Parts: sequence; structure tokens; C-alpha cells
Amino acid sequence: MLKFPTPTPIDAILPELLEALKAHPSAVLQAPPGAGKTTRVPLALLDLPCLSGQRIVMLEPRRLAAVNAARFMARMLGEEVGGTVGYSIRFERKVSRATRIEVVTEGILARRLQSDPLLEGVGAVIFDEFHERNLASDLSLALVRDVQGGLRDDLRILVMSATLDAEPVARLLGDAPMLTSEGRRFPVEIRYQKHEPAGRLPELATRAVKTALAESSGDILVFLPGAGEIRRCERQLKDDLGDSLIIAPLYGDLPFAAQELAIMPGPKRKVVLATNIAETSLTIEGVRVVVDTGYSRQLRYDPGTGLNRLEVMRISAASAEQRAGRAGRVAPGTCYRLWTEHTQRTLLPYTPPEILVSDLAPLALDLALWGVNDPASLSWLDAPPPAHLAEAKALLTQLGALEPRGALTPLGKRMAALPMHPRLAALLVAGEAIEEGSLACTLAALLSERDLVPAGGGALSDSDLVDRMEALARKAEGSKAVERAATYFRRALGMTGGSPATADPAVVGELLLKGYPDRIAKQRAPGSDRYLLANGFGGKLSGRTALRDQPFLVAIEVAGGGTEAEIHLASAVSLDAIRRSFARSITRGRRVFWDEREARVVTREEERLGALVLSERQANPSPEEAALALTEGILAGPGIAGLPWSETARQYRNRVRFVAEALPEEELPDLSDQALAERIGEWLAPHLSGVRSLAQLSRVDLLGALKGMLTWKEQKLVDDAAPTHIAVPSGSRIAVEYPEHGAPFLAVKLQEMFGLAETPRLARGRVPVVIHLLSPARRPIQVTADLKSFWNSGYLEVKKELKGRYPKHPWPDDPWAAQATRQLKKRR
DNA sequence: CTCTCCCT
Repeated sequence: MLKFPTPTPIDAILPELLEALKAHPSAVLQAPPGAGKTTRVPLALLDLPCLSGQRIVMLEPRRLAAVNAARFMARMLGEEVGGTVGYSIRFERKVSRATRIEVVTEGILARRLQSDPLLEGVGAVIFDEFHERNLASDLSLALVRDVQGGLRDDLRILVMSATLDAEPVARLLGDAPMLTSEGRRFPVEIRYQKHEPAGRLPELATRAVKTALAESSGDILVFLPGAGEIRRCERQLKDDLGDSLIIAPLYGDLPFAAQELAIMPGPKRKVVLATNIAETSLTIEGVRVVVDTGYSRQLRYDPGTGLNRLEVMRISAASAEQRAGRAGRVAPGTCYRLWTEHTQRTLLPYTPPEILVSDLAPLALDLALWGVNDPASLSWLDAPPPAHLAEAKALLTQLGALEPRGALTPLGKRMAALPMHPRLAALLVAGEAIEEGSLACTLAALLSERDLVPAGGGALSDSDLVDRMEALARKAEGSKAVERAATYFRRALGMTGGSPATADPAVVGELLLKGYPDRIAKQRAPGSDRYLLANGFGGKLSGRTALRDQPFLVAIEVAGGGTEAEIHLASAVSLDAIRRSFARSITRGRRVFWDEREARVVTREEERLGALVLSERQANPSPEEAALALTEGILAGPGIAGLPWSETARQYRNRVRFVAEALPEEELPDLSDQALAERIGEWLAPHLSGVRSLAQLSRVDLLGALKGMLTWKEQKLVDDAAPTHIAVPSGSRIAVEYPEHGAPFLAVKLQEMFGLAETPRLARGRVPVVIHLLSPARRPIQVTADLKSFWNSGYLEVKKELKGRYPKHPWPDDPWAAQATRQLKKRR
């Protein structure tokens, strides 16, 4: 056994662990941070006889941690790293023939499993920090377990974790033995709030920092959700406390030098305002006090939109414990939790694992390469959610990596071999095909590395990717990492050389289209910053950008959801490039519809891609299309009552209604507004040829159209039973009025009716017409349905009254004998 | 308060 300079709590449990792994192929070791498991356990495993001559691979979630662990172990052995102990991380590999312990980061193992599914020469795989439940470690465990259950039953699996509830993993590993070790940590006193605090996080944190400064000693670490909150809190503390303290922000996008300032001990008491980066990734020396707001930003994948959403959410109890532990590294400490003990009991026990909440496209591609069609054939701690997986497969199909049935295509196989997200792999392969591989590598690197930071600090505000290319050319902060990744990608493609000096924005757009085919966006109106995305959702450009001039974009980073997402990064793309890339998915169609505002039929020929109309032009509708759209427009707008009916047509409808009511046995058709609306396609549509607008409806012979609803026989019946005119004794033909409601009537001058005893009748004699007798000036005198009694009695009264007023008109004493006339009295 | 953190 090796001699370590200081004993750690883990030492006591090592013999037991070795025994467990002799008896069982798997084991679970639960030990809090600081117990020494990362360095002690792999070295101890070297003594296992069943591993003799075989390599131990240990998985670390972070590159820095992997390198540090390897270096530390090599030093314990008195060797250089790369001897018995080596490491492999993204850009670096330090291993040799002699290497027995290889520390790798998570992506490396997933990749190696694909090229060497039997893990030739590997005797044990250790999953360190498994409680973080990253996507790659969940996938790797499922695959390694698959290997162990198949051809490698000798393979040892050891899962090490800090806070994870060990029971489910042990069960997953075939009831593996569980071992627990104490940590080596100083006690941390937890202080809760008495009442749930109200207010904004930066203000609450500022107040808590002041309390902590007064109550405790040592440096203070404050956990806030993001850079915005950190800046606000920093400003308040500086305003209130001045230069008595060092206020150090700490978050991932901060330049390296600023991060150093936060991590290293300073000359004065220090307050570090940090994001989650300080929860696991970075350790700050000298912290005795933690102020925890209890919130963090968490990425949520929405399978409905295929977009990610960054949300401020309450942290889990496990996360709160990890944060509090940061106060007990050097001495007993204090943790101020800005929530109540009651709220503490409502926290989720663990942060949801990535496999449940993130984009599964990379996992789906790896599964396809592994030959797994149904993920249920592997064992998972948490199975990938079917809806997320379906969305991921849909994307991979669109990228050309999967056949519709789910099998891997040759392109998919090629993509899976490239060390990046499938979107970027598709971009790279496409770039290679058009001899723009080098540019494609630079683009992929820009999109996969941390965003560049301009020289003056702050963030790049332009959402145009071409702006990022220019910042890269100017060597903005972060350029080195991007160049390194680009070089790495070029090597993966078998290329040499550096980034191209200039890039044609048109080529940039075209390449991005290949990786983000689902993210085409069309400007809603010229000059607008609002776009419609191909998935049917809206997006708004963020930042000041020249992209506003662009009718089409590829939206690369889209955050949000709800009604309108935020497009943080995009690139212009030409319509021609879209047409070239999506020739097979673009549909051409005609749409004939009623434009309500212009009150006319509009015909558009459209080129569509998903929810997007790529182009459109006006066209002429066929008579049938126009008639259909116009009738829809009539019903939606003015309705039947609003049609330009002539008086004759109106009367005709009333006549038909009158006959229908008076002679129900004839069963005449119903011409009411409602009936005409229901049958508009039948009676009106055939008469609309050449009509495109409401205004043009006046050209239509509505009466003719109406008559089309009646057979010839029925038309004849209407003419007979409801004549338009009736001849009176004077010889005049007087129009019969058919009102909308009530009985038909005849308005006629009294003098024209002399001698007529029988009231004329309509509807085969069933209904008497009502007579409105008029004065010579056409004023109504009398309304009657019984002429005979009028001549006998009422007439004399009328004559007495009116004779003086109309002396030129005949007023005979005997109306029975008088000649009916339209004329005045004959001149003598 | 424009966008947490990692990794092939």
C-alpha cells in the first residue's frame, strides 16, 4: 500500500472496497467531497489481482479536475504524469504503454466506447462525481453496463458520488455492494430566515452580506443566479461599503484575469459574488461564510419548440448542501440561507439529471451508433423521456443522420465520429463537401466554445454571427480557445492550416443552414426585428444588428418560448441558398382567399417551407376558386341582407314567400336570408364569374340567380298567384306591393276604381288584396278589403270632404255608374 | 436582469 502524506477518511474504507470488488463486478461508494476518494481509490484499485495488467479508466466531469487528479496520483507514485497515471481530455492526451490509470473527461469515454465497444484492455471503469448526473455520464454508465452484461462480465464498475442517494444506482448495477465514508470537513452552521424574504435577489443578497460582515469573520462567498444579478449586487455593495472590501464578481464569461482575482486570497476581506461556477468547478481560498440566495439559472429543453429556455429556479437540497459546504473547507463556517426552514423542506432533493431536461440529439445519435433502437433495452437510472427523444430523432433525420425508420445513415455514422454536437457535425461535413471545411471548422468552434468577450469587457451585443467572426479576427478575449477548437476539428477532418482570413457571409449562411435546418426565420416586415421561425413560433432579434436588413436568417441561439423567443445569435441566408438546401421539402401551392380589408378575392401562389412562406406572387383564380372565396367573403362580411338587391328582386323574394305561405301545398323553396346563406354555393356561386370584389357584385343578376332556385313551373306559379300588376277598371295596370311582412296591397287612385265591386284576389283566390285608395294627389284616403261596402257608404263621406279640394277630378254621385278614369274631367 | 454550467 502507498503511503500518503496525510491520512484521509477514505483510507479506512479502502480494504472493504477492494473486498467488495473481488466478490462483485460492481460497487457504489458514497463519500462527501474532501474525503479523498478521487485520488485514493484508483491507486488502491491497482492492487486488485483481477485487474492485473489491465487499465483503470476514471471519469471526471471537468478537464481541470481530471488533469489535477492525474498529476496528484503521479506525484504520489513519484512519477511524471503520463507514466503509470495518465489522462485524456479534449485537446490533450498524456498516456503511455505503462499507463494503468487513465483519467478521462466524460465526452472522451462515450467516444471511446463507440470505437472500442469491448473496452479492450480496460479492467475497471470508475465514475467519479456521478451525483452530477451529466448526460454523458448517464449514457456512459448505460453503455458500460451493457458491455459488462454482454461479453465483458469481468469488467468492474465503481460509481463514486457525494450526495447521491446510492440505493438506485446499486440496484441498477445488480444489487452492488454500497460503501459509505465520512467526509473531512469542518462544521458549517446554517442560518435560515425567520420569514420568507420579499424583494429582488441582488437587494436581498446585499442586505445578507452586510449582516454576515457584522456577525462573522473570513471571506464571504455569495451565490446568485447570473451575471446581471451579480453586477447589480456589486454596485450596491460598492456604493454602501466603498473600498473597505474587495468585491469580486465571478462567472464563466469573465476574462481569466478577473476570475483569478476572485479565487486568490487578497490583502483585504473579500466578498465573492458568484454563479454556480463556484459550486463545483472553482474553489475559492479562505471562504468562511456562504450567502446563498437559493436560486440558479437552469436550462430547460422544450420538446414542443425544440428550443432551450433558461429559467431562474430554486436549487435542490443537494445543491444547497454543496454550496454550504464551501464555507467549511478551512475552518468551521457559517451559511446564510435566504429562505426559511419551512421552504427548505419543500426543496427538491436533487437537481433533475440532464437526461430528463436537455436536448437529446447527441444521445440519440450515440444510441443509433450503438445499435440501440429502443432505449428500454439499456438500463437507465432515469430513462430518456420519449417526447424529447422523438424530437431529437426528428432533428437527426432532418440533418440526414437517420433514415426515417431510425437507422443510421452513412452520413450519420460520419457525424457520430466527429467530436461535437450533431448540428455542428452536419455543418462540418457540408463544409467539407463544398471545400469550405476550414471555415466550417471555425464556425463550429465559435458555436461550441464560450462566447467571445470584447477587449473592453461586457458582451458582444450584435446578434450577427459575422460580427463574431470579426471579433475572432480582432483576437477578442476567448479567441484562443476558439482557434484551438477549430484546429482540433480540422485535425478530425484530416485538414491542416488555420482559419480563413475572410469569410463570405453568403457561405456562412449556407453552411449554418446545414446544421440548423429547423431554424430558418423569415422577417415579418421589411426593417423589422421580428421574425417567424420555421417551427411556427415568433422570434425577436436581440441586440443592435445589421441583420435587420435581412429577409431570411438562420437563428442559431434562440432562447425563451411562450409567445416570442429571443434570437441571440443568427446569420443571414439567401433565399437561393434555402432553395438549394431544401429543394425536396419546399412545397408550392395556391391559396385563394377573401381579403376582408380590401373586400376582394386574392389569389397567391406561395412557395412554402414548413410554417414559412418563402415567396409569394399574385395570380388569377379560376372561376370556381374565385366564386368559392367570394361567397365565403360575403357570408363573413355583408351577409345575404347586405347584397345589392334591386327593388324587383326584393319584391320577387317577397312574392315567393307570400305564395309559399298562402299555398303551402306547393312547397316552394325558402328564400329567407338564412336559407340563401346556407345554399349560397348553389344559387349565387354559378353567377359570379368574373366577380372578384363586393363592389363588382352590382354586375350580378341577383334576380336571375334567385329564379334559378325555382323550377320553371314554380316560376309560373309565382307569376300567377302573386302577379306583379293587376288591371283596374280604368284600364291601368297597378303594381301590387308585396311587403316583407303582412298582406299584399294595391295603392290606386279612387277614380280608377269606380264600378268595381269585387276586391281582386291573389293566390288562386285565397287571399284578397288590400286596397289603399288614394286621393288624386296620391294621399291615402281609405284602406279596405271590401270595395262594395265602401262604394255604398264610405264613399259619400269622402266625396264631401275632397270634392272642393280637387274640383278638376270627377266625383260622381253614383260611383257604380261612373266611368273609371285616369283623366281629369272632360273639358266642356 | 440580455445568457447558469460543463463536455466530445
